[in-house]
Amino acid sequence: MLKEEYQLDYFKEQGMVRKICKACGSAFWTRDSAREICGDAPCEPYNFIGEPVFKTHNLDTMREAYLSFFEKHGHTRIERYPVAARWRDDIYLTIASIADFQPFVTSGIVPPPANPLTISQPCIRLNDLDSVGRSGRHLTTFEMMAHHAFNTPSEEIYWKDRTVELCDQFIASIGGDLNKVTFKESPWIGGGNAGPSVEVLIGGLEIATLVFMSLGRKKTDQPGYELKGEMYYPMKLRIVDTGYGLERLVWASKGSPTIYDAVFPEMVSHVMSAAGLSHMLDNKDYTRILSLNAKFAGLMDISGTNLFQLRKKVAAAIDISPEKLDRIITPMEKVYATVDHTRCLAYMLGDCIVPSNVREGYLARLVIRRTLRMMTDLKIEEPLADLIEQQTRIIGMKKFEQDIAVVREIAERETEKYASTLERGTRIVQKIAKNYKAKSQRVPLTEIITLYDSHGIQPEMIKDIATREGAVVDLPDNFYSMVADMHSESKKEAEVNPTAKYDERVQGLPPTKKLYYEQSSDIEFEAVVLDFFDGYAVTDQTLFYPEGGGQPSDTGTMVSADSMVRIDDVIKVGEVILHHISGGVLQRGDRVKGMVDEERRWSLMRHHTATHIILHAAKEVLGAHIHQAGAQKGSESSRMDLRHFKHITPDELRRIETASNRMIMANQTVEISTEDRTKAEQKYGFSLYQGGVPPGRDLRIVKVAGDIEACAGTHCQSTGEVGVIKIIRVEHIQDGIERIEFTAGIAAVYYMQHLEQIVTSSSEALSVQPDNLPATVNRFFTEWKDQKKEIERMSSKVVELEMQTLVVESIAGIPVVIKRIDLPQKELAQMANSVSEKGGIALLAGAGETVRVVLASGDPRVNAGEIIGQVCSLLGGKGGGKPTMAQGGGPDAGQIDLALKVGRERIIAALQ
RNA sequence: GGGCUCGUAGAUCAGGGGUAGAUCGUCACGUUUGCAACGUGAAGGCCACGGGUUCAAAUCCCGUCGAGUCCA
Repeated sequence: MLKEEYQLDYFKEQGMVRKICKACGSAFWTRDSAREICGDAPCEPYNFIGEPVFKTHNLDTMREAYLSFFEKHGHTRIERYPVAARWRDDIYLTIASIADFQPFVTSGIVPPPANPLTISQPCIRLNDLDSVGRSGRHLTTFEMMAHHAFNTPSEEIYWKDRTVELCDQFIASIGGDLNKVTFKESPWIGGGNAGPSVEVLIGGLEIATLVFMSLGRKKTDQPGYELKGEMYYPMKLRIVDTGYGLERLVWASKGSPTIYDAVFPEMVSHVMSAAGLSHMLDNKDYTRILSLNAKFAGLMDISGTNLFQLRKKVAAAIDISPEKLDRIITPMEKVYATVDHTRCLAYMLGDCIVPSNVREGYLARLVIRRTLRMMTDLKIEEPLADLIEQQTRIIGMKKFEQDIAVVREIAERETEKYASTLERGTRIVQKIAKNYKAKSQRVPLTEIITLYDSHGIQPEMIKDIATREGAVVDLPDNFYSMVADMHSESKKEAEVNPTAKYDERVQGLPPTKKLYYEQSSDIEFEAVVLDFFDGYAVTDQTLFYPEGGGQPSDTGTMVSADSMVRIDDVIKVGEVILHHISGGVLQRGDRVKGMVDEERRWSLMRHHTATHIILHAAKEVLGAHIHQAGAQKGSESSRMDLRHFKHITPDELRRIETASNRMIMANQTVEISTEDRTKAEQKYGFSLYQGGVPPGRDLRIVKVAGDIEACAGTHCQSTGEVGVIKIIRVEHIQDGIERIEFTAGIAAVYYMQHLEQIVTSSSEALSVQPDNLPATVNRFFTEWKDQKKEIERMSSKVVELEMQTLVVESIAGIPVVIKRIDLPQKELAQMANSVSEKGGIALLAGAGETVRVVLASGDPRVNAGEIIGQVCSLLGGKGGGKPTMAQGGGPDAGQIDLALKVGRERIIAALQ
């Protein structure tokens, strides 16, 4: 990035100078003319530890100090967003304050909720999971405090100078010495945007980053810059994107050995005593070790094998062995990580993430299991649910949507689930270890990868268990990256937007007037064709609903003066609606009359309104945490996926169905209004966004029987118009996601008639009343099983009787039976076996639809498997088996005598 | 969204083309005042479901359903 970008008037007015760091070569600005290094790690150590650089604050006072400072300076305070980024489909968790405003605000489509604004946004980042607890500074969850200004060509709020000035003033307001502050030039690139940026450093710690987002990948008429091999161009919208680490500011204000001691002291001491480590709290030696550890860790990347290097350095500094240090410090690190992780879980579960094995639910489970493992290592008996509840109380119960009782239940269920996974895993590992031990082989790496990948057993645990079983396991250091490599092979390319090719064409067209909103019960309209291309007609207005929000498009016809065409698909590109036509052409300027297929439209509307009703009913029955995870409306039936942490029982399903139909019968008006996005979010919360996040300054708010959603679909005018809702089934799509399939309106009536048909025809087949069907089917099944047993008993009787009539001849002193007995193969095998068990040989053949042959041999000289082949080939078939027992058959019943004769010869030959 | 593993007796699992098994639990009988323990025996299986390959499928192949797990 250009050097000129950082030549701020503010720096110069303040008498600051630009210097080049002696250690790393980066440029930075400082008031201290004697300073030679940039102030960032690893150039400068954490010298704020033991020497706080701000007045003492805790999380709450520091947050308040920040937000009120910016409020005083013209910013509007915005409530935090959930940690689950439900308004985005590209990330699962909120990773930065600016993420709240992506993509619509940052791309200029939607104005910001306020401008300028300030917010303290809890963020979750799991990419440094391994370092949490170890480095003294890493957290999974942190609050990014920010002030954002969105500058447009028509409205300039403020830019670089003011941003840096505000930063300076804020630091001063919490007691920071501005002479110790440095601003390091650090160009920023991320998520398709770029811009100049400065890191704000004090005491060796980066406390804030001030990013001036001004470049984007989209080509504009201004000259571009090449950054890391990609071209970036100046954007119309220039965004002040700042990020102040709340926890870091608190840490720097306390100067404690680790960030954990600074930001959640109550939980640290609580978890320490739960782990029986309370004696370490006030021990000066431990404090010293931890301070040193954090200082050294601040200077290096401690991921992977570097951990040992860290241990060596700290050990050398306090003159003990690295192993001893490891014994002292490892439990402490686990305590810190447990505290951090439980706070992370309080946010995740409190913001209604349901643990599962997909998407953000998987991330929640990952953190839960990591925490449980550490708690086991620390021998903490207190349930995970208790720790999460305490964290929730510390943060503030009211800050979360999810009921604490549900959070607890989820934590308890997950704890149980993990315990049974471990148990199952242990058994599998023991079995495998025994196998390899018996073969005196090492357990191969492929087995370990399978165990981890398919059964979720940690490699360290595999090694432990296998070693106890006496097997040898080699575990490579780069195990996880090997697994990752295996997965990366099967990556697919992102799909391209299919309507992108029409973007340019529709740019010159006015937005289509959406009659389907104003007159949703009308089916006829008149319009003028504005454009016609590629099979698509664009009109000035339309009643045809385009596909969107899980609702398929309308179909119908359009008639012009000299043509009648079928509308088979309708799509929306931006604000322009494209009708795909077949069976003719339209011309620009044609006056057309459009007709929507009435039954289909009504069916879709009923299903759509029904979706909202069922969602609301499900919330009533299952709890406030119910969120829609996806939906697909159809004209026959529809489905809706719900996030829920356990199976929906048949009883719950019936209750949802009943409640839904009661809402229909209440016949409430469906209220639809357009409301300001920000106000609507504040009024109704983010549960507005059930089916994705619509763009635009305003939201179309649909209220159906107490359910309030931002929704662009067509709806009935009152709940009564839905008619009836019949739930077809509930499916368990994925752990944490239940799919409800249902039908509404006339389709529901058809469906119920269909069910009745099934019952009627079944009861007719059994000649019973429908009411008696379950009992009768049950009785038949039981009788069928009993009769099967009876047949078995009788056939063993038959075998017994036949055995008595068997003529046993003696060939070379061996009892041999060769006979045709027309019984099924199973009985023949039983008989033959009882002969061979006594050391004899039996060759039995029986004719049914085909000929079945069994040869059992109790004498090693006679190989049943070999002889049977020849016998069966005479019958026109094949056969085979083991040397002691062989079976086969063939179609040619006329050859049985010959086959038995040849078999006899072969047996005699073998015995002599 | 993609990948992998697994569905066999009430439970936990062996078997992996050729007679469906083990352990625990259950029941009966025996020893015992009773319990526990032990001994003897028995009951208990649509080998998840539906197709296919084969002389023959619990076993191999395809699909469906269910469970588990890793990754984005």
